[in-house]
Amino acid sequence: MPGSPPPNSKVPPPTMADVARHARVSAMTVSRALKDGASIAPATRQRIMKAVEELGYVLDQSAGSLSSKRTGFVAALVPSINNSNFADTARGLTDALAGSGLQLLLGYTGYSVDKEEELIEAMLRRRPEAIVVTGGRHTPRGRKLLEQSGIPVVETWDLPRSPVRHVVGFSNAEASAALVKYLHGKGYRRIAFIGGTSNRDTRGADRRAGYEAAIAELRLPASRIISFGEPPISMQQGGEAIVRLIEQWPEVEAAICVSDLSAFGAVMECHRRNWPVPQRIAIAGFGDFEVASCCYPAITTVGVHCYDIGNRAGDLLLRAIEGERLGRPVASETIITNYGVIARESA
Amino acid sequence: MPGSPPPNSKVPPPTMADVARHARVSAMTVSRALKDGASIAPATRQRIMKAVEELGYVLDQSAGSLSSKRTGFVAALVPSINNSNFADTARGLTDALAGSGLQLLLGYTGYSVDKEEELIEAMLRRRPEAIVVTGGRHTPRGRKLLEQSGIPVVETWDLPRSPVRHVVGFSNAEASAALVKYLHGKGYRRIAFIGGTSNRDTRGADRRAGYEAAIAELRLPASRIISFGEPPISMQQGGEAIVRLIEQWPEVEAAICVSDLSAFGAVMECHRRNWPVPQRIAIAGFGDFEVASCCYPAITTVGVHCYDIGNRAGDLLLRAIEGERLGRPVASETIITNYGVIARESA
DNA sequence: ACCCGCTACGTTATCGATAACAATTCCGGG
DNA sequence: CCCGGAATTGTTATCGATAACGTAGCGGGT
Repeated sequence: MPGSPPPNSKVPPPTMADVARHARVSAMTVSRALKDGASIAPATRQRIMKAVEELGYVLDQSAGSLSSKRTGFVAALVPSINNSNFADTARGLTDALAGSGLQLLLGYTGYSVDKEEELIEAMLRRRPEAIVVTGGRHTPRGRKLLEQSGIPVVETWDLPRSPVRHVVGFSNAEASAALVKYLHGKGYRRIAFIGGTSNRDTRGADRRAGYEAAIAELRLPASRIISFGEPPISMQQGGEAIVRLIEQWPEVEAAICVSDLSAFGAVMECHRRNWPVPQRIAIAGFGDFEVASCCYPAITTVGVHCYDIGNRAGDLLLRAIEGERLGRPVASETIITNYGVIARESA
Repeated sequence: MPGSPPPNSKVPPPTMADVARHARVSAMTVSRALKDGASIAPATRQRIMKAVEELGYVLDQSAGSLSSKRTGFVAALVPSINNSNFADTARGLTDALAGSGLQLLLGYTGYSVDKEEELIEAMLRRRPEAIVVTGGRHTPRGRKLLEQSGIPVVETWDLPRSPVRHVVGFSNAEASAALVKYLHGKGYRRIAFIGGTSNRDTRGADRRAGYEAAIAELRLPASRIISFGEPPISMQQGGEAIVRLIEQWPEVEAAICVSDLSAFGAVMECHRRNWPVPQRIAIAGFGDFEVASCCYPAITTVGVHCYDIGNRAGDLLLRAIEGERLGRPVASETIITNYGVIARESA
């Protein structure tokens, strides 16, 4: 049919100018109509909305943010997509940002600082209004990128010695030590630690350090440490590790696992082998994952306020963004969140 | 000190023009130096890189994508951040996209089509080069936005009756029916289904429908269905549901749970109450989560190729993007992925 | 009648990069 | 010594929105 577009022609999506023509106003007026708070005659706004509807127009935010210098998003880097602790932190962040019109953009580092560096750069290229990272260890370049970014930076889930800027977290070493002391209080003396083979997971490494410190402080028998698999170690690996542990040190009375996931694997493996928990061996985890409370026997663990970490980081960075916008930078802030041993059946 | 900037002045981050001045070339040359494949004299490139380094320059991608009309990212909407099935799909997508220079931008709908609609619009405002959604049910406006987006659309994890465009998934109803038939083959006759109270989780609803169809086809006793809690139902809720089930229909021999998470909760609750699984009651899940294989007794489930769904969706959309760029749109495609019952100890 | 001030809208310049095209350099061959 | 063509670099226009400022119209106070 003559006049109809050729089959393979792509009709470019409508722009604000198209909408403006359609509604017989200027582009600027369309722009104003699409964000609330601007003064627009109700009739005009209606006419514009009708045009938007008819043309199927969707605002182009990348163009908008170029001129307004506001991209409307915040970047957050977490180690793993598949860890409910970080998922909760992400939820906390999202909720804190909800009213502000800022979106959260997540990146996953896979517990690797190199991958983190890549992601920091990839995120900064998109000009986030703030950035949240997990932990205080970065590559030198990663750190430099954060420092020079010119946006608020929050490090979470840890208490770095020399923070880039803001911090919301807790001491993993202390929390781990608290768990050792809890076990000690229950009468356990030969206490082992199960974790991954490398220090890639810095929080895991801190937990191990806390364990070692507490063992030394309590003058308990020399520490027994099983290192097994690349962090983060899985449920499966927790199961394999507990078997190794008992083969290597049959006299062991209790085991602390680097996270609830490996603790769960350990508990299940004990079940399978008819090693009663906690009679034959007590097992404790870290993180208070759902699986720990739902499992039988329910797993003793350290509860950390994952959601709060995200939520307070979100609040903090909203204030920081506001401060920067007003040309009045906010002082560095460190918020220490709570943790606590949750006593259950397994230890 | 005179000449130094006043304390609260914000130095704007360097632009490409700054780098260009510093390296005594034009901005265009800087642009070329920063993307590989352009023809640049090695000496010039080095000079530019040095300037980039010295100024701490980071490319502004939002400006770049405005002129190049390529934003360099793909949007994917999944129901939940905290579900390893979708996490695997996201990994598959990420891996498929890895070489192409496209980044994945995830959004979480929380199993709500309204939230999905919001997210579709939020994503489209940022002009992704393609979009992946989970499932085939959308709000009318959500669907319209997808259709009019002008970018490749892939629906996953399902086989919609009338797809928007491309599909990579499987029939949840069929997979669920296969599980019923497996249980039937093992001699179970009084088979129940445990799921959420609403149809918000459409894949969950499909699984229930598949269960009902299979029960009818096998001429088994009228179906027993426990609906409990808002989807997605948790481990905890699985535990509560199995108790209700056995109170309501003590004669029940087997239970199919809408996902492995609830199946796990159910198995653990049975353990706690000394109801041997599968002797007192057999329990099966759906999804082959790690917890199902690691749990004791290990949980019989339906394995779906989560990673593949993402990976093949990624391939598909790369081809589609390439096709559109060459002005030759790719025909709609439907890829059906495999599933299979994984027999373990619990059923 | 005049001025003020407010609302509603339009104009122009600009954000920071890249596409498209133009210009220059450099080289070997005739 | 000049020429053609590839390699390298510069110029200009443009992407699609918004900030900043300008202007018209209207009503009310003195």
